Amino acid sequence: MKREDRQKAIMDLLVTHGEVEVDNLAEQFAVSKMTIHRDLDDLETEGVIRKIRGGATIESGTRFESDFRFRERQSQDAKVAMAEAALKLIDPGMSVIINDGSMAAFLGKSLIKKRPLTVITNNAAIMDALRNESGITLISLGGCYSSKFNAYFGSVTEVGLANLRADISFISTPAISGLEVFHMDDMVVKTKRAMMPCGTRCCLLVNHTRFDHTALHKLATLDEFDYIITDKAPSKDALAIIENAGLTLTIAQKDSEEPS
Amino acid sequence: MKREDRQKAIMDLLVTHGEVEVDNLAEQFAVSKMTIHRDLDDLETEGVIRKIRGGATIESGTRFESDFRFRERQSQDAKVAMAEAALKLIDPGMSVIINDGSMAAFLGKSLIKKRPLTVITNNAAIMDALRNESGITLISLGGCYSSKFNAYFGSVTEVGLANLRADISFISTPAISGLEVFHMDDMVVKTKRAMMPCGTRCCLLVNHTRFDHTALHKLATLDEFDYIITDKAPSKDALAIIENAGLTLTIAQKDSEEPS
DNA sequence: CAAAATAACACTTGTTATGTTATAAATGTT
DNA sequence: AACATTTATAACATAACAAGTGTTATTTTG
Repeated sequence: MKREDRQKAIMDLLVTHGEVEVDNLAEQFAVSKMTIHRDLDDLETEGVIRKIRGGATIESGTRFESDFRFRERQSQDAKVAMAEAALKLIDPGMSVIINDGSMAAFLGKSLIKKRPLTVITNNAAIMDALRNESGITLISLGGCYSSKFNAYFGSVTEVGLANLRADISFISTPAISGLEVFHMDDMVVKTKRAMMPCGTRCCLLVNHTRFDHTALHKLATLDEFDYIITDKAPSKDALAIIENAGLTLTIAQKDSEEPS
Repeated sequence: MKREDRQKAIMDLLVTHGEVEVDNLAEQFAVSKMTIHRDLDDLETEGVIRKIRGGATIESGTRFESDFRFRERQSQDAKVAMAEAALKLIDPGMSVIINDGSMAAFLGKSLIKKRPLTVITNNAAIMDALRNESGITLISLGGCYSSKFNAYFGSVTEVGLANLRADISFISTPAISGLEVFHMDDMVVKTKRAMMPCGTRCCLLVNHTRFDHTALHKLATLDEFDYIITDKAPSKDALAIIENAGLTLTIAQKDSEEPS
């Protein structure tokens, strides 16, 4: 087991247990305490944990949980599964709009499997990934760069969209409540809204943990989307509301779990 | 001498001589032929050279010369000097438009010296460099990515510019003849033209080797620019024409050569 | 056939990861 | 407060790994 794997495993333990002990970890991974200390130092420098005497904790409920570096480490599986499901909506030759966010970035990188494609995005991570891929026509939407979201927003982005049409738009969101979709940032909402009508079809991507949450700004209602992809079933209530409205939720399964 | 340095040196030789021999290089750098082969393989994979039996060439006159990766490696000194001169036109707090090209990219990276700034560009190298700089408001113009120019172009770029105004625009060019400025690509011309009126002032950047050349598309006439910066004096004829037209050419000197 | 290119292996070198020991800091106990 | 005990840090040494290079054998090219 390599360093990186071990640190990831430590994070998993922290996410589930909230706290770990140095001695414990050293024994469990069969390495010296010093090595564990160094691992914890690394993770602390990354800003995802906090060292305490004898071990480390995740500052649950506060800053860390909402930190993108924390979220980054979570739900890799979910992203794989959701990207898998999203790719089924795409055929070579199509044009695809993708918005900001780490889920969208992951999907963006997966798009090379379906080339040739035209990819329209304001997501800097996608631009970096696809810029030098042959068979991908990359159209950047431009705009004012936001390091918080690692994407471009604003009027430039919106007027750029005004004259573009694609076969499908992928929109991701951090909060769904009932039939409404939310986002904490108004600027981001505007861009996402502008993207929606530019796709002939429109697909929402949402992690199952984001159901039953709201945020400051309403982005859309679920019936505006042709597809809604998530990684696991949400709460019964949430599910019932969606089904009562006659909408279908696509629960993405990992390939291995999927019935052939 | 490390691998990277040696490869760079090989590129320098190629740029000046157009061709190199394996045996020759092996002797010159005191390494085995195999090592030279590996260096050439690397450079070929990068796409900047072409291996031929016994050595390698730069595909002069065709794709490679117009490839940004090739130009990248040329005339570092000239770029430093011209960027120096261009920076004198900029004060903190201003907004600056910069176009595509390796000269522009170099200037873009230098802009952090004048922060806070707003930087508007379609140049991917500048976006990469300034994205995570504090004190720089980065506005990407978006557009369709061109790997040849490592920048974004097209209608998205142009409509993005339509509503933007900046204190100064920097336009670079590969060809000047008489009082006319040229570029080989129509798409690029359109974007550069769109940028020019968006700056209250407009500055042309041109390497002295580019005088007395034309290209397929006319971009502008020199009197449309408020400043023209180059690195060395062009031919007498070229200089005379410019001075007769009442225009001033700024010859950028390296700091060390400059009178205090 | 001769020259050159490639592939496979071995050797060297440099980097990264880890463990050990020694020292310092923090905590707990009397 | 003084001491003992635990935990953390620092410094060095070693081990594991990766990168770079050279040698030789084999294949390809002219």
